[in-house]
Amino acid sequence: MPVNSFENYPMTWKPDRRSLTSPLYASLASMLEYDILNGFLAPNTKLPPQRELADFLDINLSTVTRAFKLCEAKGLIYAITGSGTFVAPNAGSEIFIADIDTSKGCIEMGLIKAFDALNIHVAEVIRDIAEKNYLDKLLDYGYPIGAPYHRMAAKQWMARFNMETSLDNIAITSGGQNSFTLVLISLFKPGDKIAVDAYTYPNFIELANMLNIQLVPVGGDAMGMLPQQLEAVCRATNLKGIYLNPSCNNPTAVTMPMSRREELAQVIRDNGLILMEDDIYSFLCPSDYLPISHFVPEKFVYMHSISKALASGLRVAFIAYARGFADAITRGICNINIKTSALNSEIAAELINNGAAEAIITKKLALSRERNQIYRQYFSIENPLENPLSLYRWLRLPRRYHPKLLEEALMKRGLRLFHSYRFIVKREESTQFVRVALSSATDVKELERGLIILKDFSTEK
Amino acid sequence: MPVNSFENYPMTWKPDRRSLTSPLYASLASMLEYDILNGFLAPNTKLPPQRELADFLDINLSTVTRAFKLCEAKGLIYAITGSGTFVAPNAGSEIFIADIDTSKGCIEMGLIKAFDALNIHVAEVIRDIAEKNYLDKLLDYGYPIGAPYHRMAAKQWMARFNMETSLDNIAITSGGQNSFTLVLISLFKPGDKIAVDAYTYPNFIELANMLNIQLVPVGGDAMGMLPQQLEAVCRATNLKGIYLNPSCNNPTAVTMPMSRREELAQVIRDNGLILMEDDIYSFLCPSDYLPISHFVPEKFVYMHSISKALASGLRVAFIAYARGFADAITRGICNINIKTSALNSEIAAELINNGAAEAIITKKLALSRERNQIYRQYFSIENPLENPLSLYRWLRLPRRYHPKLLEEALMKRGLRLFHSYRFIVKREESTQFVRVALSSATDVKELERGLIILKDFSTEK
DNA sequence: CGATTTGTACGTTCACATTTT
DNA sequence: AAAAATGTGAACGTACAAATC
Repeated sequence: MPVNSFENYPMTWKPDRRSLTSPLYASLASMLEYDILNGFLAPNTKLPPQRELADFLDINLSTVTRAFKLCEAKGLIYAITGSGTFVAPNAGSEIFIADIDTSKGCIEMGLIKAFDALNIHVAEVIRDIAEKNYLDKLLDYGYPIGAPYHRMAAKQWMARFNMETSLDNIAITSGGQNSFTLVLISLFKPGDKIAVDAYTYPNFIELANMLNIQLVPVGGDAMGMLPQQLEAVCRATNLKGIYLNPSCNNPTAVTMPMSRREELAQVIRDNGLILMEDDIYSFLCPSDYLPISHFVPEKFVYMHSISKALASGLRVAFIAYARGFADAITRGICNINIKTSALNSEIAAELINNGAAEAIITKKLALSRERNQIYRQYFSIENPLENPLSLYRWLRLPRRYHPKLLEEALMKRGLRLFHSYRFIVKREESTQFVRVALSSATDVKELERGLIILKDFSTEK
Repeated sequence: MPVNSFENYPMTWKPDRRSLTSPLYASLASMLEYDILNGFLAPNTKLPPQRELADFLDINLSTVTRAFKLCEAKGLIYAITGSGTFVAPNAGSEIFIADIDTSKGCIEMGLIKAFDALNIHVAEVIRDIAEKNYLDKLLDYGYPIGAPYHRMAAKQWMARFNMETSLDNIAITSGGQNSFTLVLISLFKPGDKIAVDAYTYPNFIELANMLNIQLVPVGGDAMGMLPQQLEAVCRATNLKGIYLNPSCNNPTAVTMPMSRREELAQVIRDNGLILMEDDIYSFLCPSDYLPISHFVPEKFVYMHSISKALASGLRVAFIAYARGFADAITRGICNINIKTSALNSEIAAELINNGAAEAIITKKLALSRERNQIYRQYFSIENPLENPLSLYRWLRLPRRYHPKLLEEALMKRGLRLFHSYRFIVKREESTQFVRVALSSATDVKELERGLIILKDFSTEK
């Protein structure tokens, strides 16, 4: 029997003790899940302390802990020792970003389309390849990690962005997201913890959730993640890896300076973390910057998607990795995908080899420069370390909104944008932002129309 | 202190109690892992009962259980209540099947290549498509689950194999293995249990292992999996799903008759299992057979790869699924892959629409018939329910061999073949087999040379 | 068929680390 | 700086269920 009666206590969650069935922990977890998913417990609500709940329900503390762990694994809640347990900021809402046709007739400033008009150059290369007499040879099961010739092109392309590795430590994957899946499945297991920026790419967050891999947010400053904070998190929890996106952080658009890269690398090495470096925006980075992987030669995976730089629809990415990961990654590729289509790899290789790739990124940089100039006519960029050529901007909102209602309100005005709640890893946010894609609007006029709508919206009231 | 001294007991595994460090369960698990991976504990060895070990080490029973669970999750051991705990038959060996270049100069009868010479027809279609003026439109982020036009072709193609669904419940994936990954991640979570045939496709076994999804083998007879045994397993353990491969089981080559399909479907429905039906070999099946999914309309995922029927290197598969799974699968596609390249989908759709697909499978059936005739000149097919057009045969070995040494011995004679140990899900095998791929040899002569080597090998001594 | 062996699942206890006050 | 609040993780004890004899 409980020692006290709690009927008058102000508990934020009072599960009905009579609906508890055996097993207790599972039934408690599903009650909590139900109440979160049905809105009885709002995001960021602080739940009663585990001991209090245990006492209230007249069950053991560990049983509550166990129930909470179940919900935490699903991303519904998060707990901080000493502070308490909270409902996750985006509990129950799908935060992933994809081109599902909800944006019909809208100006697209949510999803980042990297100047799709330039796909005509890729189409030309496809036509060239279609004429080759070895075409049918591209259609078999050979070379799971990619044909040597294709990996050679990958090597050359990554070297252009200062990532140098041997051919044996390079593989071709089916796009950036597929690289994440591959690495998370091959090098991590359910329950492992990975450090990430407090704001992180939503599809990475959701993927980790699906795989029961725990993300631990680490705070940052104008230069990106803070090494001291990473160090502190390492001491506190048993981290296995870290995910970083230094060339042009998604969503904050920060380009991490070299000094910060080296400091972080030091912490990563000291703590034996596996570095997952996402360098999809390397083409926006100054040409003398070195990837962080360069400083973590024993335990890095460098993921270089060509979706933004060259062509999204090809679904091809390159990865380079430390020697010690080669077997695990090869095995992962075979078990997840068997392989990436050699036809697509061939197109990517040809783009690189015949110079079209270089021409495409030159054009993209010019287009992005132009669109950023337009953006600055309406909004200012506060942090000088933000990438001036970024395909999107991270705009601080002047006041607080209900995240989903904000997105809906903008959609009603013909604009698709994503609110910062989608990018949050656990924790409550103090300031709110929207990510403003500049490269998705079909032309400059449309971009400008979108920016005007956004400006009007954010200044009114 | 332990009650007795165990120094003279005949225990198959006597871990050094002094090397136990805290946490006990983790240190015990890693000792066990070490001893298995380094060969001190041979496959199929029966480990001491958990209680005995606990007593011997003077620790709690549950601590041993926990250590064992860790190793079981890695696929190193398996436990049967009442019988004991055993080292897994393929503990520590990679069993996956992929075209890694170990087979140089060998006759390929291991990997199943489905008559790659016919890829010339696919190459033709690629040339046609390269001429289309909408080519660049195939290269963007749109339609994560596949463009309606491509899904329409998928629908039509699956309907040809008696799988009828609405367009909303069809998606395009990046090949058969990718479909497995997608479904396992989207509809299952680590720790879930899935029933499979006692012999199952190794890449499915390894993928499940990587995702910490537990496979539970179910026995069968000449017709395939036995409904009574499935029923028994359902009563014993809390199954979430079942994986079946009924058109031409890999590796047993059995085509499951309609009666058995309906009986199994009944058990699947009664127990609320999610059915994963792998119909990659539908083109080898009599045209009036219905997929099992037909009888499990509420909880099926029907996975139809075109790698074997049409072209392996395209990396395209279709999946059809129950209405209730649509959201989870869409979300999974976005988080695992973003999408499958529309270029590849377009090629697949065009193959189907212009009749080339039909022509290709007609040719493949003729080729397979011819090669099966040759096979029967050397070996007999014991079970009349084995598919007469199968691309591979399941050949019982006259005596027992060391599995890996057998594969090596055959390789030395210029033949790559896979021994049945790769296909075993837990449990020890009584009889041994090899899977003999008929469709991979470059021509009939080569096939015949391979069969002669195999015949000589299996009759000698 | 009943007793024994063996693995499984759940809830409990307790020492500890971090955060907050 | 000490005390209190709060979550974490390991190990334990017990009831139970399946397989074997």
